[in-house]
Amino acid sequence: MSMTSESEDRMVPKGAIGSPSIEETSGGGNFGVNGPLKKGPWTSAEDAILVEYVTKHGEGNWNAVQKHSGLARCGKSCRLRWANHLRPDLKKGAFTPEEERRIIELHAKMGNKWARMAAELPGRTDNEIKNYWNTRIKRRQRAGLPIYPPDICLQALSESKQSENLSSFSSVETQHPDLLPINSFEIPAVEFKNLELNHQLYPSPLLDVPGRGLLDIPASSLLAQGLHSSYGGKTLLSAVHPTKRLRQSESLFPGLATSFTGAFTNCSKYHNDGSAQSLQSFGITSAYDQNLTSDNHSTSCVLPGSHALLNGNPSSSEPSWAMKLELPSLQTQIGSWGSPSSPLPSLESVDTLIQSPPTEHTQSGSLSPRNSGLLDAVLYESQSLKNFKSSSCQHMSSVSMAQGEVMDNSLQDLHEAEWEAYGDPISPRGHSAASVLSEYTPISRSSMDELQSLENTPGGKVKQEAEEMVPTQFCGNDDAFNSNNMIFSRPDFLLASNCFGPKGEYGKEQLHAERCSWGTSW
DNA sequence: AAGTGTCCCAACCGCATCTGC
DNA sequence: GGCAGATGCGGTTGGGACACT
Repeated sequence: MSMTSESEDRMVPKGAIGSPSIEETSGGGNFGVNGPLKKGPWTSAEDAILVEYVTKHGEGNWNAVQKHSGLARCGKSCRLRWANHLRPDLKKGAFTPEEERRIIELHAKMGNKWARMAAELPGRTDNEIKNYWNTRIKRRQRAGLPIYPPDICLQALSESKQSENLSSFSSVETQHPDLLPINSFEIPAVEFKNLELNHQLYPSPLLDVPGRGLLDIPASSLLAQGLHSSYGGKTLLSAVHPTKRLRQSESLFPGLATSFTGAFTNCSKYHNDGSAQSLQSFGITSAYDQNLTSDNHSTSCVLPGSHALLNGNPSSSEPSWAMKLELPSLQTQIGSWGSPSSPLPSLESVDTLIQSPPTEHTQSGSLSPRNSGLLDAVLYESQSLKNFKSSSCQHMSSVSMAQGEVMDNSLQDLHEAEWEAYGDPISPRGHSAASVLSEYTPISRSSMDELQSLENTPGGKVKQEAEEMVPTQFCGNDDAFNSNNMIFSRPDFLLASNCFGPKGEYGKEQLHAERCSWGTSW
């Protein structure tokens, strides 16, 4: 039947489709008027029945399909089949580069709102987009590549700023479904009291904020939060608030979790109000607090928004700590934390860092320039550009300054602090536990191996992807390579990109390939 | 050629929301 | 307002296809 999708043609010979065994065994206790409801792949005959029914009666009332057409499928299944495969306006085939870019843009704005994204992409279904995103993310995660290209970061930032201008803080929640009223839900204190980061690099209770994965948070809302300095720790909790679904929380990334931990700590200090206490009452004890200076922690409220977007760590359903556990201990190889040649600390080091009271650097390090995702990338880059123009650096200390001020100064401090931390060749404490953990997030051993093996695996998919996406703006010449786009000189970029091998021998080619991963196809 | 791992995608599941009574 | 059914949404899973060893 012409309406049948390509996949349907494939599906039919998969065997067992429509076979008695399926009919008999997959009813699962669901019975329709015509007997047990069937599950599993659809047959062409079933499609034909469904198409005929919808043509005659229109969409909707899906349960009636089963009743009136004799189709042994539940209404839900019929709706899904129609929506995803039989609708005449569906676009078949691979996503075009334009569509891919649009998806990335939309995801940066919306997070995992597949249906909304699908609405913006005519002919595409939410399932399609979701599948595409998940596979793409997995791939990039493995490759240790960031997910969002710089221009989209900037775009998201500008849009966020626009929305900031348009709305007061009090109205944000009404503008974005992901921003919900403060205190609209309570996080059980017991969950936070159970937080033991020093023993678990696993999904912390903090991450297990009921209702939402952090990674589901649209970048725009997070950016907004970051820009709205008035968002305190409490509000941040609200930001990950559960509009729905307790079940989503498992997809969180520990790296982000720890970033959040630091963020909460910092933000609570930042506001110097009840937030800190409330956080501590959750069991998030902040050793950092003791050593914090206002000029440092002021930066950190920017971080919490770092979304999901932890570069390379989107809202994938794939837990990343599994990969983290495979990480090699590079500390001994490198002997320095901040140097580009020492991208990753050992897990033991992480523990130590978590347990140890941080130095001043620690605080700043809590906003690691690395792996913190879209927001960080945007903020960092903008700050880098800013600082690039101005050689003067000023420490600002203002807890109660206006939002705009907070933003700028925070960035300033952030930038300084980051480079201090990274520039410190000796002290592992240049990184807070939060940053250390967050820095772990995108790079797994496998991803490192993968990257290192890029040169050796000509047919590798990762390499293929990198090659496919050669950015014209970055790959043209060495001058551009050397001088432009500071993002590529960011420590986080270099580290995340595994630009330097254990011996620091990372070749220009490889770095180039990394840069090229921000391809034109975005 | 066989075994293994990964990719990809259709479909399912559970929950949230909407709608009508 | 409460309830039940319908619908929508997002996460997850199962399995074939494909690539690699």
